[in-house]
Amino acid sequence: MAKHKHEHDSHETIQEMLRAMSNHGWRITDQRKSLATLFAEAEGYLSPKDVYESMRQKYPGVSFDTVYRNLRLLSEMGVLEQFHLNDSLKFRARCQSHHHHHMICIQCEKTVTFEFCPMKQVDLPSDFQIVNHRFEIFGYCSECSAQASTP
Amino acid sequence: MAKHKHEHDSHETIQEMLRAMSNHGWRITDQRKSLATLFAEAEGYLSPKDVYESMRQKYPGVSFDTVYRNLRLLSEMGVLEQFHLNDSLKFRARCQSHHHHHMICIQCEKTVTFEFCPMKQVDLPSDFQIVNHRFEIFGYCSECSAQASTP
DNA sequence: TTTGCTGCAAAGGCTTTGCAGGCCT
DNA sequence: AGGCCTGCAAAGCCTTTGCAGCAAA
Repeated sequence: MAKHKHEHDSHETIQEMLRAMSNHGWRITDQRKSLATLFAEAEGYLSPKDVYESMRQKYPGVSFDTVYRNLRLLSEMGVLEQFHLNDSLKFRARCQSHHHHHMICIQCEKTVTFEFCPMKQVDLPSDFQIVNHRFEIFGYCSECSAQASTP
Repeated sequence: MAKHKHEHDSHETIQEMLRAMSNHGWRITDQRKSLATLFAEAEGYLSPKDVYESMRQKYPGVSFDTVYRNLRLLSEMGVLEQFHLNDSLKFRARCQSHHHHHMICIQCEKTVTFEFCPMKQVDLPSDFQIVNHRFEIFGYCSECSAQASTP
Protein backbone atom coordinates (compact mmCIF):
# COMPACT_ATOMS: atom_id res chain seq x y z
CA MET A 1 0.00 0.00 0.00
CA ALA A 2 2.71 2.41 0.98
CA LYS A 3 4.70 1.13 -1.94
CA HIS A 4 1.81 1.66 -4.31
CA LYS A 5 1.39 5.21 -3.06
CA HIS A 6 5.06 5.94 -3.61
CA GLU A 7 4.94 4.64 -7.14
CA HIS A 8 1.95 6.81 -7.82
CA ASP A 9 3.75 9.90 -6.50
CA SER A 10 6.79 9.16 -8.60
CA HIS A 11 4.67 8.82 -11.69
CA GLU A 12 2.99 12.14 -10.94
CA THR A 13 6.36 13.79 -10.45
CA ILE A 14 7.70 12.42 -13.71
CA GLN A 15 4.69 13.73 -15.57
CA GLU A 16 5.06 17.14 -13.93
CA MET A 17 8.69 17.36 -14.93
CA LEU A 18 8.01 16.32 -18.51
CA ARG A 19 5.10 18.74 -18.70
CA ALA A 20 7.31 21.54 -17.41
CA MET A 21 9.89 20.81 -20.11
CA SER A 22 7.22 20.67 -22.78
CA ASN A 23 5.71 23.96 -21.61
CA HIS A 24 9.09 25.59 -22.03
CA GLY A 25 9.23 24.36 -25.60
CA TRP A 26 11.75 21.62 -24.92
CA ARG A 27 11.72 18.28 -26.63
CA ILE A 28 11.04 15.13 -24.70
CA THR A 29 13.94 12.84 -25.48
CA ASP A 30 14.69 9.43 -24.05
CA GLN A 31 17.55 10.94 -22.09
CA ARG A 32 15.26 13.49 -20.51
CA LYS A 33 12.70 10.82 -19.67
CA SER A 34 15.42 8.85 -17.91
CA LEU A 35 16.50 11.94 -16.05
CA ALA A 36 12.97 12.74 -14.90
CA THR A 37 12.41 9.18 -13.76
CA LEU A 38 15.67 9.13 -11.88
CA PHE A 39 14.97 12.29 -9.88
CA ALA A 40 11.35 11.42 -9.25
CA GLU A 41 12.41 8.17 -7.62
CA ALA A 42 15.50 9.46 -5.80
CA GLU A 43 15.15 9.98 -2.08
CA GLY A 44 18.26 12.08 -1.61
CA TYR A 45 20.78 14.19 -3.44
CA LEU A 46 22.52 13.08 -6.62
CA SER A 47 25.82 14.27 -8.00
CA PRO A 48 26.33 14.68 -11.75
CA LYS A 49 28.37 11.50 -11.60
CA ASP A 50 25.57 9.64 -9.78
CA VAL A 51 23.18 10.82 -12.45
CA TYR A 52 25.48 9.72 -15.23
CA GLU A 53 26.00 6.26 -13.71
CA SER A 54 22.31 5.74 -13.11
CA MET A 55 21.21 6.95 -16.51
CA ARG A 56 23.80 4.81 -18.21
CA GLN A 57 22.18 1.67 -16.85
CA LYS A 58 18.85 2.41 -18.48
CA TYR A 59 20.26 4.34 -21.40
CA PRO A 60 23.80 3.11 -22.15
CA GLY A 61 24.74 5.66 -24.80
CA VAL A 62 24.27 8.74 -22.62
CA SER A 63 27.14 11.17 -22.36
CA PHE A 64 28.39 13.36 -19.56
CA ASP A 65 27.78 16.64 -21.30
CA THR A 66 24.14 15.76 -21.88
CA VAL A 67 23.81 15.10 -18.18
CA TYR A 68 25.32 18.49 -17.36
CA ARG A 69 23.30 20.32 -19.99
CA ASN A 70 20.02 18.94 -18.71
CA LEU A 71 20.86 19.34 -15.05
CA ARG A 72 21.57 22.97 -15.72
CA LEU A 73 18.46 23.54 -17.79
CA LEU A 74 16.24 21.85 -15.22
CA SER A 75 17.82 23.85 -12.43
CA GLU A 76 17.31 27.14 -14.25
CA MET A 77 13.70 26.13 -14.84
CA GLY A 78 13.20 25.49 -11.14
CA VAL A 79 12.45 21.78 -11.48
CA LEU A 80 15.66 20.75 -9.80
CA GLU A 81 17.54 22.49 -7.04
CA GLN A 82 21.28 22.57 -6.50
CA PHE A 83 23.06 22.05 -3.26
CA HIS A 84 26.64 21.81 -2.10
CA LEU A 85 27.14 18.80 0.14
CA ASN A 86 30.62 17.74 1.27
CA ASP A 87 32.18 20.21 -1.14
CA SER A 88 30.52 18.70 -4.17
CA LEU A 89 27.57 19.80 -6.22
CA LYS A 90 24.37 17.78 -5.88
CA PHE A 91 20.87 17.94 -7.29
CA ARG A 92 17.40 16.90 -6.23
CA ALA A 93 13.84 17.46 -7.39
CA ARG A 94 12.59 20.72 -5.96
CA CYS A 95 9.62 20.37 -3.66
CA GLN A 96 6.81 22.11 -5.51
CA SER A 97 4.03 21.52 -2.99
CA HIS A 98 4.49 24.11 -0.23
CA HIS A 99 7.18 25.94 1.69
CA HIS A 100 9.12 23.87 4.20
CA HIS A 101 12.64 22.97 5.28
CA HIS A 102 14.76 19.86 5.51
CA MET A 103 16.86 17.81 7.82
CA ILE A 104 19.65 16.23 5.79
CA CYS A 105 21.42 13.04 6.78
CA ILE A 106 25.16 13.62 6.48
CA GLN A 107 25.72 9.91 5.95
CA CYS A 108 23.11 8.69 3.46
CA GLU A 109 22.07 12.18 2.30
CA LYS A 110 18.38 11.43 2.51
CA THR A 111 16.17 14.31 3.57
CA VAL A 112 13.39 14.61 6.14
CA THR A 113 10.87 17.41 5.77
CA PHE A 114 9.58 19.61 8.56
CA GLU A 115 7.14 22.49 8.50
CA PHE A 116 8.69 25.03 10.87
CA CYS A 117 9.96 28.14 9.12
CA PRO A 118 12.09 30.56 11.15
CA MET A 119 11.16 33.56 9.00
CA LYS A 120 7.85 33.87 10.84
CA GLN A 121 9.64 34.44 14.12
CA VAL A 122 12.81 36.27 13.30
CA ASP A 123 13.01 39.98 13.96
CA LEU A 124 15.40 41.77 11.65
CA PRO A 125 16.70 45.26 10.91
CA SER A 126 14.20 46.85 8.56
CA ASP A 127 16.85 48.28 6.24
CA PHE A 128 17.80 44.87 4.89
CA GLN A 129 15.69 43.90 1.90
CA ILE A 130 15.03 40.17 2.14
CA VAL A 131 15.00 38.08 -1.01
CA ASN A 132 15.18 34.51 0.23
CA HIS A 133 16.56 32.30 2.96
CA ARG A 134 18.06 28.90 3.73
CA PHE A 135 17.52 26.78 6.78
CA GLU A 136 18.85 23.25 6.96
CA ILE A 137 19.56 20.89 9.81
CA PHE A 138 22.32 18.31 9.40
CA GLY A 139 22.75 15.08 11.32
CA TYR A 140 22.03 11.37 11.18
CA CYS A 141 18.65 9.99 10.15
CA SER A 142 17.03 7.25 12.25
CA GLU A 143 18.45 4.45 10.08
CA CYS A 144 22.01 5.75 10.04
CA SER A 145 22.15 6.50 13.77
CA ALA A 146 20.76 3.01 14.44
CA GLN A 147 23.57 1.54 12.35
CA ALA A 148 26.16 3.66 14.14
CA SER A 149 25.02 2.51 17.59
CA THR A 150 25.24 -1.21 16.71
CA PRO A 151 28.87 -1.81 15.76
CA MET B 1 36.40 56.39 17.38
CA ALA B 2 34.54 53.74 15.48
CA LYS B 3 37.50 53.50 13.14
CA HIS B 4 39.85 53.07 16.01
CA LYS B 5 37.70 50.30 17.44
CA HIS B 6 37.64 48.49 14.13
CA GLU B 7 41.40 48.64 13.80
CA HIS B 8 41.75 47.26 17.25
CA ASP B 9 39.43 44.35 16.45
CA SER B 10 41.32 43.55 13.26
CA HIS B 11 44.57 43.53 15.11
CA GLU B 12 43.12 41.16 17.72
CA THR B 13 41.80 38.88 14.99
CA ILE B 14 45.15 38.79 13.23
CA GLN B 15 46.88 37.85 16.46
CA GLU B 16 44.30 35.13 17.13
CA MET B 17 44.79 33.62 13.72
CA LEU B 18 48.57 33.66 13.97
CA ARG B 19 48.40 32.20 17.46
CA ALA B 20 46.11 29.44 16.20
CA MET B 21 48.58 28.56 13.47
CA SER B 22 51.47 28.61 15.89
CA ASN B 23 49.58 26.38 18.35
CA HIS B 24 49.12 23.85 15.58
CA GLY B 25 52.85 23.83 14.99
CA TRP B 26 52.68 25.82 11.79
CA ARG B 27 55.27 28.34 10.80
CA ILE B 28 54.46 32.01 10.57
CA THR B 29 55.54 33.06 7.12
CA ASP B 30 55.07 36.40 5.42
CA GLN B 31 52.42 34.85 3.18
CA ARG B 32 50.45 33.64 6.18
CA LYS B 33 50.70 37.02 7.85
CA SER B 34 49.31 38.63 4.70
CA LEU B 35 46.51 36.08 4.63
CA ALA B 36 45.59 36.67 8.27
CA THR B 37 45.61 40.43 7.79
CA LEU B 38 43.46 40.16 4.70
CA PHE B 39 40.73 38.11 6.35
CA ALA B 40 40.79 40.07 9.56
CA GLU B 41 40.05 43.24 7.64
CA ALA B 42 37.61 41.80 5.10
CA GLU B 43 33.96 42.61 5.67
CA GLY B 44 32.53 39.98 3.37
CA TYR B 45 33.38 36.78 1.53
CA LEU B 46 36.54 36.34 -0.51
CA SER B 47 37.13 33.93 -3.36
CA PRO B 48 40.52 32.25 -3.82
CA LYS B 49 41.05 34.63 -6.71
CA ASP B 50 40.18 37.65 -4.54
CA VAL B 51 42.66 36.40 -1.97
CA TYR B 52 45.34 35.91 -4.58
CA GLU B 53 44.82 39.37 -6.06
CA SER B 54 44.84 41.06 -2.65
CA MET B 55 47.84 39.20 -1.34
CA ARG B 56 49.78 39.92 -4.49
CA GLN B 57 49.58 43.66 -3.82
CA LYS B 58 51.31 43.38 -0.47
CA TYR B 59 53.34 40.32 -1.31
CA PRO B 60 54.01 40.26 -5.08
CA GLY B 61 55.68 36.87 -5.32
CA VAL B 62 52.78 34.88 -3.91
CA SER B 63 51.49 31.93 -5.92
CA PHE B 64 48.04 30.47 -6.39
CA ASP B 65 48.85 27.11 -4.87
CA THR B 66 50.06 28.72 -1.68
CA VAL B 67 46.77 30.56 -1.46
CA TYR B 68 44.85 27.32 -1.87
CA ARG B 69 47.05 25.38 0.53
CA ASN B 70 46.63 27.92 3.29
CA LEU B 71 42.93 28.48 2.69
CA ARG B 72 42.43 24.77 3.09
CA LEU B 73 44.59 24.46 6.17
CA LEU B 74 42.90 27.42 7.84
CA SER B 75 39.49 26.02 7.02
CA GLU B 76 40.33 22.61 8.44
CA MET B 77 41.58 24.33 11.54
CA GLY B 78 38.32 26.22 11.93
CA VAL B 79 39.81 29.68 11.56
CA LEU B 80 38.13 30.26 8.22
CA GLU B 81 34.78 29.02 7.00
CA GLN B 82 33.83 28.07 3.47
CA PHE B 83 30.69 29.05 1.69
CA HIS B 84 29.26 28.63 -1.79
CA LEU B 85 27.95 31.93 -3.11
CA ASN B 86 26.79 32.24 -6.72
CA ASP B 87 28.18 28.80 -7.49
CA SER B 88 31.68 29.72 -6.44
CA LEU B 89 33.66 28.94 -3.34
CA LYS B 90 34.27 31.77 -0.88
CA PHE B 91 35.95 32.16 2.47
CA ARG B 92 35.66 34.40 5.49
CA ALA B 93 37.00 34.52 9.02
CA ARG B 94 34.84 32.33 11.23
CA CYS B 95 33.10 34.23 14.00
CA GLN B 96 34.64 32.87 17.17
CA SER B 97 32.75 34.99 19.67
CA HIS B 98 29.32 33.42 20.09
CA HIS B 99 26.63 31.61 18.14
CA HIS B 100 24.62 33.71 15.72
CA HIS B 101 23.48 33.85 12.11
CA HIS B 102 23.92 36.13 9.12
CA MET B 103 22.10 38.10 6.54
CA ILE B 104 24.15 38.12 3.37
CA CYS B 105 23.93 40.81 0.73
CA ILE B 106 23.67 39.13 -2.65
CA GLN B 107 25.16 42.18 -4.31
CA CYS B 108 28.17 43.27 -2.26
CA GLU B 109 28.38 40.03 -0.22
CA LYS B 110 28.81 41.81 3.07
CA THR B 111 27.20 40.15 6.07
CA VAL B 112 25.00 41.48 8.84
CA THR B 113 24.82 39.54 12.09
CA PHE B 114 21.66 38.80 14.03
CA GLU B 115 21.15 36.88 17.24
CA PHE B 116 18.00 34.86 16.59
CA CYS B 117 18.62 31.12 16.31
CA PRO B 118 15.75 28.94 15.07
CA MET B 119 17.03 25.83 16.84
CA LYS B 120 15.55 27.09 20.10
CA GLN B 121 12.07 27.06 18.64
CA VAL B 122 11.97 24.23 16.16
CA ASP B 123 10.27 20.99 17.15
CA LEU B 124 11.69 17.97 15.38
CA PRO B 125 11.28 14.21 15.19
CA SER B 126 13.31 12.75 18.04
CA ASP B 127 14.83 9.98 15.91
CA PHE B 128 16.98 12.40 13.94
CA GLN B 129 20.34 12.98 15.59
CA ILE B 130 21.23 16.64 15.08
CA VAL B 131 24.85 17.56 14.41
CA ASN B 132 24.68 21.13 13.15
CA HIS B 133 22.56 23.58 11.20
CA ARG B 134 22.64 26.46 8.75
CA PHE B 135 20.41 29.48 8.66
CA GLU B 136 21.09 32.35 6.30
CA ILE B 137 19.00 35.16 4.95
CA PHE B 138 19.83 36.58 1.54
CA GLY B 139 18.89 39.98 0.18
CA TYR B 140 20.18 43.52 -0.27
CA CYS B 141 21.93 45.41 2.50
CA SER B 142 20.90 49.00 3.24
CA GLU B 143 23.61 50.47 1.02
CA CYS B 144 22.89 48.25 -1.97
CA SER B 145 19.12 48.70 -1.82
CA ALA B 146 19.63 52.47 -1.54
CA GLN B 147 21.74 52.38 -4.69
CA ALA B 148 19.14 50.30 -6.50
CA SER B 149 16.31 52.74 -5.69
CA THR B 150 18.24 55.79 -6.99
CA PRO B 151 18.99 55.07 -10.66
C1' DT C 1 11.06 19.51 -42.75
C1' DT C 2 12.89 22.15 -39.37
C1' DT C 3 15.14 22.99 -35.18
C1' DG C 4 16.68 21.42 -31.09
C1' DC C 5 19.23 17.65 -28.89
C1' DT C 6 22.87 14.41 -28.56
C1' DG C 7 27.51 12.32 -28.61
C1' DC C 8 32.13 13.05 -29.56
C1' DA C 9 36.09 15.56 -28.75
C1' DA C 10 38.54 19.16 -27.08
C1' DA C 11 39.09 23.13 -24.43
C1' DG C 12 38.53 25.79 -20.13
C1' DG C 13 38.45 26.69 -15.10
C1' DC C 14 39.58 25.71 -10.80
C1' DT C 15 42.17 23.05 -7.54
C1' DT C 16 45.68 19.74 -6.23
C1' DT C 17 50.25 17.51 -6.32
C1' DG C 18 55.60 16.62 -6.98
C1' DC C 19 59.74 18.60 -6.51
C1' DA C 20 63.91 21.41 -5.50
C1' DG C 21 65.31 25.40 -3.06
C1' DG C 22 64.60 28.71 0.72
C1' DC C 23 62.97 30.29 5.13
C1' DC C 24 61.10 29.75 9.88
C1' DT C 25 62.18 27.87 14.28
C1' DA D 1 70.72 22.54 11.10
C1' DG D 2 66.47 20.48 10.23
C1' DG D 3 62.24 20.29 8.31
C1' DC D 4 58.21 22.85 6.96
C1' DC D 5 56.72 26.10 3.39
C1' DT D 6 56.97 28.20 -1.02
C1' DG D 7 57.04 28.82 -6.06
C1' DC D 8 57.16 26.62 -10.30
C1' DA D 9 55.24 23.46 -13.29
C1' DA D 10 52.30 20.02 -14.53
C1' DA D 11 48.65 17.07 -13.82
C1' DG D 12 43.78 16.19 -12.33
C1' DC D 13 39.36 16.79 -11.72
C1' DC D 14 34.86 18.85 -13.09
C1' DT D 15 32.29 21.43 -16.29
C1' DT D 16 31.50 23.83 -20.60
C1' DT D 17 31.66 24.52 -25.62
C1' DG D 18 31.91 23.60 -30.97
C1' DC D 19 30.41 20.76 -34.32
C1' DA D 20 28.17 17.32 -37.39
C1' DG D 21 24.52 13.97 -37.46
C1' DC D 22 20.13 12.46 -35.63
C1' DA D 23 15.53 12.73 -33.77
C1' DA D 24 11.36 15.07 -31.93
C1' DA D 25 7.56 17.97 -33.28
